[in-house]
Amino acid sequence: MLLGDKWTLLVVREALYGVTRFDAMQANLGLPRTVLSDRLKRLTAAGVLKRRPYKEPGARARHQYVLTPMGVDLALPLIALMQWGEKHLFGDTPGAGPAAAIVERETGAPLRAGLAREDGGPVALREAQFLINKP
Amino acid sequence: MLLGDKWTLLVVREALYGVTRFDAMQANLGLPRTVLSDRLKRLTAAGVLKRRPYKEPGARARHQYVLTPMGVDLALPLIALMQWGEKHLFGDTPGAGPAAAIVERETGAPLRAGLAREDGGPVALREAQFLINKP
DNA sequence: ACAATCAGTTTATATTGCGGACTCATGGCG
DNA sequence: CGCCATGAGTCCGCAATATAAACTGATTGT
Repeated sequence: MLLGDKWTLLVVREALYGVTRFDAMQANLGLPRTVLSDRLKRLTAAGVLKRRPYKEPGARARHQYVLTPMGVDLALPLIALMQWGEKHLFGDTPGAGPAAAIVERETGAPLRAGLAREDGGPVALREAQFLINKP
Repeated sequence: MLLGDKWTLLVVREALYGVTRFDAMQANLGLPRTVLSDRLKRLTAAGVLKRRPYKEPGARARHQYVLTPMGVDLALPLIALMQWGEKHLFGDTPGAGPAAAIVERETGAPLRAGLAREDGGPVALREAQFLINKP
């Protein structure tokens, strides 16, 4: 169960925000270092993150965790979850408005997660239906 | 942290599939009854589920757990997650194809989660950007 | 040479998850 | 009427995870 715990998705979110270093993630999320270490290992093993050494000039060699294409694709579920929380919880941590807005890069237009047909036509959630496969 | 554990989202998924009774959920998910009991309590307290008595004719009174509008809105993040898993994991539990397809109710056309501008125009994930609010 | 920074690991304790047995009310059946 | 089955939980003891805090170890600017 890859994503089934408190921290894993938050770690991915940090990576999406552009945070790539161990200590920065630990400081932002406030999670135990043991747990962060473990989650990064799992995510790397699963192919969501890639561990890369890099060296800024005039600093010692580090390594950073960057999202693979698979990891980048997690942005969509995450955005959907964040927008759900924005709409419905908004009392989660008091004083906190939305943590981040999603916009189109070129135009700055706000974006929302939703359903669409394959031709791109938008479809409301009420029009959708699950077809369950029972083997 | 409402959704941060292994089972909560799966319970919501069961509810979306139309499973509303305690024992059915327990049988489908195979989770300990203590944990299911706890998760249902939390979800009910949070307003995602509503606990309702009902009586089928010729059976004794039961109660069922039905999604509130807030809970129904969780379908979107869930669909996004399921489609992510379909695309990228597909070796999770071997022998298991996609658990469910999402289709438009009227036409049966397959649907996908994605991003859209407010006018409904679809936008690729690559064109999206986070705007982070730092207070 | 020294203190600082980063990226972890170690250790000890607290919390949570787990499977299995138990309870308790209700309804069907002989 | 007495008895078994079912649904919906609760109780219990053990195993697995999470947590906080301290420790290691490499590197590096001063």
